[in-house]
This record gives sequence, structure tokens and C-alpha cells, in this order.
Amino acid sequence: MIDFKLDPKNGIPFYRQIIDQIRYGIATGKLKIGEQLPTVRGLAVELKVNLNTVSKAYRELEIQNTLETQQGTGTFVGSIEIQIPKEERKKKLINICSEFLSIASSYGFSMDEIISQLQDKRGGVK
Amino acid sequence: MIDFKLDPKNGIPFYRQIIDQIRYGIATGKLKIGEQLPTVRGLAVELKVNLNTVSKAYRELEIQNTLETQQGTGTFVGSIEIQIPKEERKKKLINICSEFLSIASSYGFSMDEIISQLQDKRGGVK
DNA sequence: AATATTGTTATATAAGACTATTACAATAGT
DNA sequence: ACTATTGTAATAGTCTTATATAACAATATT
Repeated sequence: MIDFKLDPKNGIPFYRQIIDQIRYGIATGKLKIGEQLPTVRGLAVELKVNLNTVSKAYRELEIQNTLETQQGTGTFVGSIEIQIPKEERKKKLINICSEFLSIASSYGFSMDEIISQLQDKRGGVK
Repeated sequence: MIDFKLDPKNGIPFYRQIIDQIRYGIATGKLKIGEQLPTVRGLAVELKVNLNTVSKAYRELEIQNTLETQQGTGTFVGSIEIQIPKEERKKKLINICSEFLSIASSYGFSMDEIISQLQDKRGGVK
């Protein structure tokens, strides 16, 4: 299970931070397919936020098919595997990478720094 | 001069993104002491935001003595060297990398794909 | 069947960010 | 002096985020 953490100072809305952490958790294998997430109320208490805030995060991820929810039972990591044409997929990758690089370099980070940081992340993941 | 970029999707307020980029620009030497920044209206047009938003960013940086403004003349990089602590810089890098990875992986890209695409870019840029 | 637990929905409230618009104030250039 | 350019300020309106609170709906447990 993820050790959720909210940073009230970084300007990113709580519900987005929750979304990010879940997505990242799934991507890195911390959250397995089918695994149950904390209950809406449980996580709200843990993070000291309103249950609507958690609910919003879960809802958005459900719309994207990242999560699956069953009322009365809980919220679970979905078993998604959406097929996208190779071309489109490649385009998307180029796209988000370009955007990312342009932002990173506007902060003055060099390509070396960026890649090395990303590779650290790769190493750090179970 | 900085190549300003706003990301409307990352949840960080525009004025804070502007502040960040100026601070990092100064810290990394892209902006020299005494150098004039874009005019409030100019940057507002360039970034397609309201002039109040740019003004707010400049004002905050002026309060911190990072910038110096002269009405009728312009806004300039202050004479006080600002150093962004290593820690904070590292944090920022981790931050934007994490966010990027979370987005990338939500599209189903693996770490290997991402890094290899970025390295392709490295060859192709500048 | 009754109860607890889960997610869902709705209303009202408040703060912050952003925009549009207008006007004012100080300086530079002519 | 005049005009253009610069930053500053103020108002009003909209949208997003987040809260508090309450109620509803589906499922699991007893």
C-alpha cells in the first residue's frame, strides 16, 4: 500500500496529488492489479482532508479506467490494458517528452540532470 | 532571456510558475543581474494570461528583493545574488520528474521507453 | 432482516486564482 | 509639452478547490 503524503505548500490540489500518487504507485508496482485502495473515508481521515476530496480523486481515476469501484465493497486497482495504434502511441510519447523537457529546461535543469534523476527513480523502484 | 512556459494542466498557479522560472533563471545564470525582464504586458501577451497575473508574480518577487521595478521604465533583476539551496533545487527536479513519470506511466509508457525517447532528444537538440 | 461498511450525491460556504476592463502614475523619448 | 511605454491599482465576475454536513445507494456481515 502507498504511504500517501500531501504537500499543502506545493500548490498542487490535494485531489491531484492523490491521483498522481495512485497512478505512480500502479506504474511502479507498489499497487498491484486488483488490490484494494483505502476506503474513501479512511484515506480522508489519514490525510486529514474531506471525504469529497478523496472521492473526487477516485472518481477521476475510475473514469480513466485506472480504478474500478463497487459501491458497498470498495475501490480497486483496475486491470486495464488499452490498445492504442503504434503510431499514435509513439506520437504521444514524443509529445509528452517534449513538453516535459521544455518545462524542465525552463527551470534550468540540464538534460544530464534530468535523465540521471529519472534513472535514479528507475533504480529505486522495486 | 528565459523561454517562459506555462503548464495549465499541472495545477500550479500561473503566477507561481512565473515566479519559479524567474528565480531559477537567476539562479542558473540565464538572467543576469540588472537585466530587464519582459514588460508586464509583453509577458502577459506571450503567455496568453492576464496582465494582473504577471504583475502579481513580479510584485511578489519585488517584495522578496529578487526583482527591482521602476514604474515607467521596467522590471529588472535585483542586485542581490539569490542562491537556490541545493536541497530545494533537487526537490524541484524530483518533483517535476515524478509528475512527468506519473503522467507518462498513466499512458502506459515504461521507464525504458521514456528514457530512450529522452535520450533520442538529447542527440537531436542544440 | 438488520446493521455496518462502502461509494455516491447534494447543498451551502469560503478562499484563491484568473480574467476582463478601466483607470491611474511614473518615466522615457520625441 | 506631448505621447508612448512602463508599472500599479481597483472593481466585478467566473471557475476551481476544499470544507462541513447530510442524506442516499449498494454490498457485506451478522
